Amino acid sequence: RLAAILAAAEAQVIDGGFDALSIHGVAKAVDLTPGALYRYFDSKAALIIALTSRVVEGFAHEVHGILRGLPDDQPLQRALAACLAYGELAHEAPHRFGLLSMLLADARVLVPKAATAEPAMSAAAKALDPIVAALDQAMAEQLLSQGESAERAVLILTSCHGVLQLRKQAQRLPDVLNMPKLLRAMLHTLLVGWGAHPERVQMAIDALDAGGPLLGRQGE
Amino acid sequence: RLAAILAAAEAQVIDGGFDALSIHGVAKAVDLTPGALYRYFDSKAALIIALTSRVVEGFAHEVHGILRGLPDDQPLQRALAACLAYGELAHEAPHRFGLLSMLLADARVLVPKAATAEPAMSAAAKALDPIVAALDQAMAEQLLSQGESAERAVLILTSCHGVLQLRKQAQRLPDVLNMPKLLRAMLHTLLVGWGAHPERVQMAIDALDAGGPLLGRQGE
Amino acid sequence: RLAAILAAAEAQVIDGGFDALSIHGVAKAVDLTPGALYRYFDSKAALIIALTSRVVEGFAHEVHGILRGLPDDQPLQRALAACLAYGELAHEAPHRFGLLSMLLADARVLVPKAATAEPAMSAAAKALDPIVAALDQAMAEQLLSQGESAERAVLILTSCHGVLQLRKQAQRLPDVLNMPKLLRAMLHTLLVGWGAHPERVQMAIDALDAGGPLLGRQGE
Amino acid sequence: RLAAILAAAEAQVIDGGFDALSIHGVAKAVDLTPGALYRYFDSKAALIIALTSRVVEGFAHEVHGILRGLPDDQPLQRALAACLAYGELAHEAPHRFGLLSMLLADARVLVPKAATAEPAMSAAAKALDPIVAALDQAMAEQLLSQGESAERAVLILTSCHGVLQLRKQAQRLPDVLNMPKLLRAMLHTLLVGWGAHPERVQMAIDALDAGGPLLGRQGE
DNA sequence: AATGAATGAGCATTCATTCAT
DNA sequence: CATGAATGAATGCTCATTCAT
Repeated sequence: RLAAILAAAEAQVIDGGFDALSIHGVAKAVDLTPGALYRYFDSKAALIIALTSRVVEGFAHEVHGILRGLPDDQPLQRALAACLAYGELAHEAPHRFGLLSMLLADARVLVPKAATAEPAMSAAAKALDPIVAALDQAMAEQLLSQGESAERAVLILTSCHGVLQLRKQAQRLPDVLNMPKLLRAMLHTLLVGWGAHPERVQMAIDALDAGGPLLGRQGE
Repeated sequence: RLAAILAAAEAQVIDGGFDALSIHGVAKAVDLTPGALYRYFDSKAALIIALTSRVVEGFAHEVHGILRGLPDDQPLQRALAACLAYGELAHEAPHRFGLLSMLLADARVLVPKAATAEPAMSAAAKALDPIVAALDQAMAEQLLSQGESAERAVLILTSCHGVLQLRKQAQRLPDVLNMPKLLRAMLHTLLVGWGAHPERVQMAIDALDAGGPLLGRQGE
Repeated sequence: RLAAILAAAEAQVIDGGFDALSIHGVAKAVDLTPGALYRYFDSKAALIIALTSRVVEGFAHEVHGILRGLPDDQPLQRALAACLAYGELAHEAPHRFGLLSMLLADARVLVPKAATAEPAMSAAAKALDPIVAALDQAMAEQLLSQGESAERAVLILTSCHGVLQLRKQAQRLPDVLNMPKLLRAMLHTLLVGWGAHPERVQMAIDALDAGGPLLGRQGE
Repeated sequence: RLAAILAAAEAQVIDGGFDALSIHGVAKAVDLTPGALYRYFDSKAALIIALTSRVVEGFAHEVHGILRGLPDDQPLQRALAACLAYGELAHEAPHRFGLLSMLLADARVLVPKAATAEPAMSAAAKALDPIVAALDQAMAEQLLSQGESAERAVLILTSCHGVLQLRKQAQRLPDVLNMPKLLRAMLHTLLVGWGAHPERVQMAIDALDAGGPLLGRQGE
């Protein structure tokens, strides 16, 4: 039931944006009265935190599943896969991507008390781990120049994030803004900027693209 | 009078966040009644669009001012300057940055009817121009490898944007997320990824940093 | 319109007690929407303050009217008249009496910020004035022993108040608690306790009772 | 367990005022669920009645204890002691006093069905007994003029009540409203009004005041 | 060109109460 | 004897918008 509420809340955010997330709306969606929701969440803020954590963890889990399906000896490919998965998330589940967006970068104050947002933050930190690991391994194999993998992981994800946020404008200007191409160009540039061999990067990207959609592959 | 309204609206957003932007509030600030605002703007959405355009144009103007103060024969420096200016905007006027953010990538539905947002979009496109020009020049001078400057401009700005959105989390984790350092690392990586000479890039960055704050320099 | 709102609010308190005073209820009573009330009162507290002031002033005005109809040379009668008027208010307009009650003695916090309650308080102080004046005159004419008239005025009114609050129980035990008799006994005892001649007090009371209802007499 | 509930309810009222008394709150305080309370009380009103009875009985018990510690041959002192005890209750345990207040004279409808309030009422009647007895004895000893002691007991308590309700305003105007002085002046006036010798009354009051706080003396 | 008044829908939150288990 | 889940109605309050004047 608690899961149903979160699902409904997520759906609420999906179509209508964040401002459309209201206790009343969620309650109606799960066929409850507004008051009943307060048995599950002390406040709207609590609900938002739970919602965000859920999405972050879900994403981390998906990335993990994807990487499990990839060979251990291709660190570049692994790092790219995580980022491209992020891109596909943005494409296939724009609302979930939006939630992630807001967790990381939000102009408005979703949750007043900063401390309470921590669970979501730590979940987000964990989502970075596989990327850091892949970059470290790539560095160890001399595929990348020396550098701080943690910083690079942050950069690669945030830049993907920045690109992906164009999604909405891309709908209006589809020829100017080819999202998959832009994302791949971004990743290519970054890895080359960190010393990777351009052709090798391209090959890794192509290999991944040849494998079909990344998300939903966990079962393989 | 129209300008006064927009100014008041901007102020409203600046101190109080986006949700603090209400017709009533703006009306009171300019000594009008809420109804009167509807002579100037058909709806709140219209006001937001106008407001965003204003901010975008303001930013473009500032970038233009900065670039006028830089030597013509340093294209890398010019491209970097525009991006760093963006970074400083995020730092010094977080709410104006937030407005820009929302224009490009808004998770929420600020403006329902897409078409009406166009003026702001075209203003944004214009803001890209100086960067495109700088990248083109750099390419012509063989400082960068061959590529599409327009795409590169989009990438460099959106990646900066993505990094800068970490600002909020950076307040919580100041040692992990050193914003100026992250931003510079991002720019450095991109330009190197596009074939620039690492040392030259670093020199350009250092030169700019030595010059003091970029914003507010237009008068020079 | 503002007066209509206050009247409706007063009525709301009349039948249903203080907890029955809700913005929604008042709004419905005056055929407005809840939001519309906020044009007239910034908050519920503001409404309550205005309401209380109105009642206090109304009572002071009535007392003034009654005393104008009484001879100047009968100070005991004048003091008694003011108190009996209070008694009649309690009887004839129990809700208004209840409001007065709450102003003076309230277990709950009607209005959080003490300062804002001041207008009502100063109005209440003014209502005491005619009683103080009557007691002073009675003292000057040696009808009462020496003493502080201000204190005596407070005592006489608060004791009346205390007695009158039995009203509700009196409905249940009408033979034990004969309200008019109790009130007169109280006043009689107090004045005698302050040195008045018992028969003179009784005569003054009888004279007032012979004159018919006190409230509503202003016109005479 | 039932006592624990009432104790929790009383505590709830004591810190937080009357509006803070909620079934949920009490339930949580005694580690029960809201529904479980309905095994013990049919409704919130029933709880309030029981609570009030408890407080009334507690007060009667305290008065009884005080009077046991006073000499039998000083009826004026005994009557005064009971009233001053009431005054001290108001001062030391304002919320218990508030409960008593509401029982006797509540502007709000605490308990809709009048009949159900009876237990509390009869308890209140019993609290009057010692005062009636003391006044009767004083009359027998010719310390007071002839009169109805029951009525006088009602008057003396209600007038005290009226005075004590100024407590709240007294906090705001401490120099104008000296509560202990006002209360003593009230009692003095009443007894003198009933034929007591002024000096004797004063002596009785002074003797009581010399004895230290009245409440808590039961053990003597 | 602007006001003043109002609407109507919505908001988060609280609470007494019920009832199957 | 108690829980856990839920109801339903209410609460104070906000806001974009409309429109006669």
